[in-house]
Amino acid sequence: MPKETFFNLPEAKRQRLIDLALAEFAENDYDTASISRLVAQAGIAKGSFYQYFENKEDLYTYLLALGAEAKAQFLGSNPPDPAMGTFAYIRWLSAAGIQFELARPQLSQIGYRAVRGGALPAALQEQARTGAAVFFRQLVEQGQARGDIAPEIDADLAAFLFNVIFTELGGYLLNRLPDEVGKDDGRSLFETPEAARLFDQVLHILEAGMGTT
Amino acid sequence: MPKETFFNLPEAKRQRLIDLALAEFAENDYDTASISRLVAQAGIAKGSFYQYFENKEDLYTYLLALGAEAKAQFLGSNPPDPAMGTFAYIRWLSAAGIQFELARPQLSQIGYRAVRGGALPAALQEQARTGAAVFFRQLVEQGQARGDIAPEIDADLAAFLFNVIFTELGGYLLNRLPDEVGKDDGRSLFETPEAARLFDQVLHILEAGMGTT
Amino acid sequence: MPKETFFNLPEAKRQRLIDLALAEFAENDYDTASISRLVAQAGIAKGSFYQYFENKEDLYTYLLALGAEAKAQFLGSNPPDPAMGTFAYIRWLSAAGIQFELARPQLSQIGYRAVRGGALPAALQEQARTGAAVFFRQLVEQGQARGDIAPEIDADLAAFLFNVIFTELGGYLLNRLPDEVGKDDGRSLFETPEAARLFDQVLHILEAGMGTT
Amino acid sequence: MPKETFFNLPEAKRQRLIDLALAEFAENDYDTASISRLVAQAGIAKGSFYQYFENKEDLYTYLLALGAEAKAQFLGSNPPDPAMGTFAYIRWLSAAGIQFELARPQLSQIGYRAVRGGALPAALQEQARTGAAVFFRQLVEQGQARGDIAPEIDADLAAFLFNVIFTELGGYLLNRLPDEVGKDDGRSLFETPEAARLFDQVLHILEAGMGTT
DNA sequence: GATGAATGAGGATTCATTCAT
DNA sequence: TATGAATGAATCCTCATTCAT
Repeated sequence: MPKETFFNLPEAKRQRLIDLALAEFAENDYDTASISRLVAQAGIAKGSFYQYFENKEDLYTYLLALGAEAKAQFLGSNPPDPAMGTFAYIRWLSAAGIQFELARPQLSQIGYRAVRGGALPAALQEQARTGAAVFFRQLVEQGQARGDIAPEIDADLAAFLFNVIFTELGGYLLNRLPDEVGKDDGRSLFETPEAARLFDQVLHILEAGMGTT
Repeated sequence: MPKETFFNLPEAKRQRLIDLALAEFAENDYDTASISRLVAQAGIAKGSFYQYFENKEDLYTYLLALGAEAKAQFLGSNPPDPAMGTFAYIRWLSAAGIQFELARPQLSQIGYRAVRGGALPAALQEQARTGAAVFFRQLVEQGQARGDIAPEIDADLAAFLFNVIFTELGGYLLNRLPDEVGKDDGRSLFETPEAARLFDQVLHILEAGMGTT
Repeated sequence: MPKETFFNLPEAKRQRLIDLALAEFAENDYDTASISRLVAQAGIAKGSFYQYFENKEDLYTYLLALGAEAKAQFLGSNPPDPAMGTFAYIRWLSAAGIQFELARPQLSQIGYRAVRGGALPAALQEQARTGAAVFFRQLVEQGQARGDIAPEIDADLAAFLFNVIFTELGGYLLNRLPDEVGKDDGRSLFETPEAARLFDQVLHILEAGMGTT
Repeated sequence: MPKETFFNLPEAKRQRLIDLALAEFAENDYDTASISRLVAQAGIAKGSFYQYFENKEDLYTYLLALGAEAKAQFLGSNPPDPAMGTFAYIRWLSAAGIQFELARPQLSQIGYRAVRGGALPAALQEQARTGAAVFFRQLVEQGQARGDIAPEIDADLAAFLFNVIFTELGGYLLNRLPDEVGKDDGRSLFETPEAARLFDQVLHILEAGMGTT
């Protein structure tokens, strides 16, 4: 956790620091990201950094937490109709996730790195990985309770599939359809028929494969 | 490519060096892996390393090539009945891939890093990534030609799904069933009913989702 | 340019560092000069050096600039009668240059290396070389305009001769008359009749060879 | 001196080695020239080098000696009319020297470096420098004995002037008139009127400055 | 006579972290 | 609270030279 001194900082300075740190850790993995570069860009003293944060890892975990929080807020601010079916919900969730990725690419990238795991403080990786897994696990179990997902499907396995597919799908679509995404407006991705078609196809495959009908 | 001097080394020493290098690059990503650490462990002089290899990248690409070759040999030594259907083939292929991962975990880990990859010599990453993608793409197209995969499925998208699932599935199973895998004998994984069950379930999901029936 | 940290150093320490660096680069050419040796002699940490200077080249260019500035100041502090003829001016200029060489042998030596130069950061060499050439060229053209130098003399060629002769003359005299130079007082060289005689002879040769009478 | 083993080498191999060494030491100064690079290019074993030569310095001094011998032979093979005057002789000599520089640029470059002196084994530099100085000294004294050079001229100083001018003049002309020199045929330089004009002007300046008339 | 593997000190540079001011 | 100088281990890599085969 950042020290008190960090939160006592003037809002503007604190935000600026966060933005620069996000940029640094989004472009480099944990080892390659450099505190030296960061403070140089921020124009603050080396020592000041260590008055805000315990160390490099402290900053990193803070950024991860920020990302998780931002994503939760992003998803929570525009919640779907609670009555929708499991696959419709997953569709909404994934679309929202991808839009988050487009809206806050740095936060996404850092979270992605944490999961995919280059070199980083062992403990963190485990933690980052489990969050999403647990969530999808619950989702699948609810789906089975509702009768949307066949009961003989192994819930943990299905959660793994959802997790891995939707973790990578955003990047895949971005890569395949680079021209259909306006840099400034992440929303546009799903307004293109091609992206929507591909995305829906994945859902249909999973639904046909796991569903009860 | 390693220099001649490397291949002129006594078999035992050369193998020892390879093993230590595999360990180093399996545990660390490219940037974090340390030549200094390697030579210290190997008990050779720093300069000696540079008589065997051009530089760090040279060693790294060599290890990657070793991995590719070992995997090709592994798969080629036990080829399936060529008449089998697409999903049966994918099943065989993935099972073999996972067994390779269990038999040669370090080689697999290095290859995995190259694809998922944190910081590494740029050019290499692209190369590592495309190989599997192209392969799966062809597989899907053949499957559609044979009538195993529904023609309306987007071939590239399906290839993406296969690729991402089977890249991660080995690690997932290993994680979930650690006790069922004897370190010395990778073959054991698929001889446990639990692993086979999970693996088949994934296949059935995909087949039901993409198939023509 | 050295970093701010360098200029914030206590005067004594900064000067000590400069002196040691001058010694290192005066005795060795760019490639051979060693930052490691420098910091060892200075008794500072390796890392500290890189908090003062960007890199080796940064230090080197700084020393060159110091030399240029010192020489300019040296010449400017005792300017000649502006009405004097071209050869008299050259005499004054060269004498002053040689005295500078005697007063600040390390600075001179570094500048000399930059012009004569073995291996050094390429860009710098060109730059160092042209400065003097341009200056002498102007001098010759002015001399021709004043009627001091015969108009049929090729100006560029004459500039080359002045340049090469006066670049080397100081070293020659120093070598030939080592005992007449007190280390502490560069001024002494031209107060010895022998040095003055030799120096004037060179001037007379050039004047008789290029002059208009 | 190279060891016997070197002279026992098959002519072709020995010559090849010399050529590559010349290239290495012509392009790099003493410190930067690399024995490692040399043996790699030559395709011989590192150890073999040390059976031919005592060490790096041994090779270097040998190359210098080769250069001196080659130049002597070059000059001696086409001697001028012994009755010509001192300045005519110097003209011939310098022209021949420049032509040698064009014909054997590597040998010249190595000799030039030795005189101009980047970092190289102290003892050698002195030696390289004195050779030419002594020669020009004798030339000047003979010139004075013949009445070609004014007796009041300091012989050693005049020798210095000749030496420094003609050491640098070749490079200057080459630089100024790059298009007039065919790479394959050094002779062409003095067949261009412009080069001859400049060269003669230098001579006339020196003759007018030092002569007896 | 030839080989070429082994050596290890040395090169420049970057880094996260500490601590006195 | 903020500073920023100091640290020194760590990085990859090159070098001339030796010596057992």
